[in-house]
Amino acid sequence: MGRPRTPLLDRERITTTALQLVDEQGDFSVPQIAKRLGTQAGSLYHHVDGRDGIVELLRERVAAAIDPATLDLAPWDTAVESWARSYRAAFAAHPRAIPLLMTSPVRAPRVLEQYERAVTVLLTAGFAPADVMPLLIALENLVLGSALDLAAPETMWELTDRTPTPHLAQALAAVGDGRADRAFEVGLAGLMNHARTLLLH
Amino acid sequence: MGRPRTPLLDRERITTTALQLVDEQGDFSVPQIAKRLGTQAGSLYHHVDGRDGIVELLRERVAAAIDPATLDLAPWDTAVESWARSYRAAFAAHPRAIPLLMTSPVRAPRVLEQYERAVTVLLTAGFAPADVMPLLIALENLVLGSALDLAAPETMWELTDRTPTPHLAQALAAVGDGRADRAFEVGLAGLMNHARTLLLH
DNA sequence: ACCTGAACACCGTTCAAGT
DNA sequence: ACCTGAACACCGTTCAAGT
Repeated sequence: MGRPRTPLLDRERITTTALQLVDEQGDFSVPQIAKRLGTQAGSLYHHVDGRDGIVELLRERVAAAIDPATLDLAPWDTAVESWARSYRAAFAAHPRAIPLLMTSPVRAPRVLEQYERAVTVLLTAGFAPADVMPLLIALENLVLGSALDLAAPETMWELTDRTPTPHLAQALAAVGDGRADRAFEVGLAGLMNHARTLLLH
Repeated sequence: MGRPRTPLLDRERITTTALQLVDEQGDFSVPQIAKRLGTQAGSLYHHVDGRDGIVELLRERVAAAIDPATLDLAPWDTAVESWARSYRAAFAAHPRAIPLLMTSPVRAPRVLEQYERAVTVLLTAGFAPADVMPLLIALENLVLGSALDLAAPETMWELTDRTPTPHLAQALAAVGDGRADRAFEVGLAGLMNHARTLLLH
């Protein structure tokens, strides 16, 4: 009881454990983290801003794998494309975290910084301010959607015999692993082409 | 106590109440529904397949507003585009339900039927079976992502003074209300181009 | 400062008992 | 068949008490 000589918990270990649980179960709970770290649930609140705070730590941890140097590349479309690929790779490593992160507002400073830089790249390239966010949001949707699809295609559709859906079943069966990658690449190319068109008014 | 002469509950009223709660709070719970309908939480389980079953009822209710006639239009890209717009309008009417629906597999028969028809349209248009699901999933992500953004823009980015993001703030301010619409149009245009490219091999 | 242990108000779900 | 009321194993969060 009382305060231990050396702290049992820290944000680093809480984040790691939470991510572990998410990778395994698709979700986490505060008591589950506490149990794995050999402490009480209440103890977590000395280190972390509640459950939402842990979600933000997860966002930072996952997004940390995005290569920031991609946004320094030239020209702008190379930068954005490279960034999108790095972004996708980072989230594809933890696909089960994506639903968790998509449903809460981005607060994590390091992630906001990434977006700030991406916006800057697009503004510098000459995009109208009003065109920037639509592009980035569309890109984000493509990235997260395909990262999710990459690792968990079968969990999105639950076909039953009660509802005959032969074509849907066929289409689902026909999708292979490499197809998701190719769909992403071509989809990205389409979006980039559209972006280049916008730049010419 | 015991069985009432006329049932207190039915799936219709449970769904309506759940959707009401979601529109108000962004979420629902079984006890909350029970309370509004003047019954016990356990009673719901006589009508509904648990919480997940209620989520599926919500999916059916919201998706019922999608105009099925859009998929009869020609050519195929007009059909798909119209369907996407109708799809988006349906979910934009209940944006707070979207996070709930995005994180659970589609089981609802009437919704599966819609996808079956969409798949059929694409197969008939000449798409390779392996190309169909990536397209539809990308479309779904675009639709749901932008429908969510449409009504809850401020909940996706929480800018603080602690993290200076002047360009991000500028870009956000520049789009204004039309931002979600433009993100949708940009993404849809890119996706349809992508699709037309696929059709030419 | 940091942890325990207990508490609080909530969950989702099950089930005997009643009519 | 359909509801009640109680139970169970869980949540997230707070907080006095200890060191």
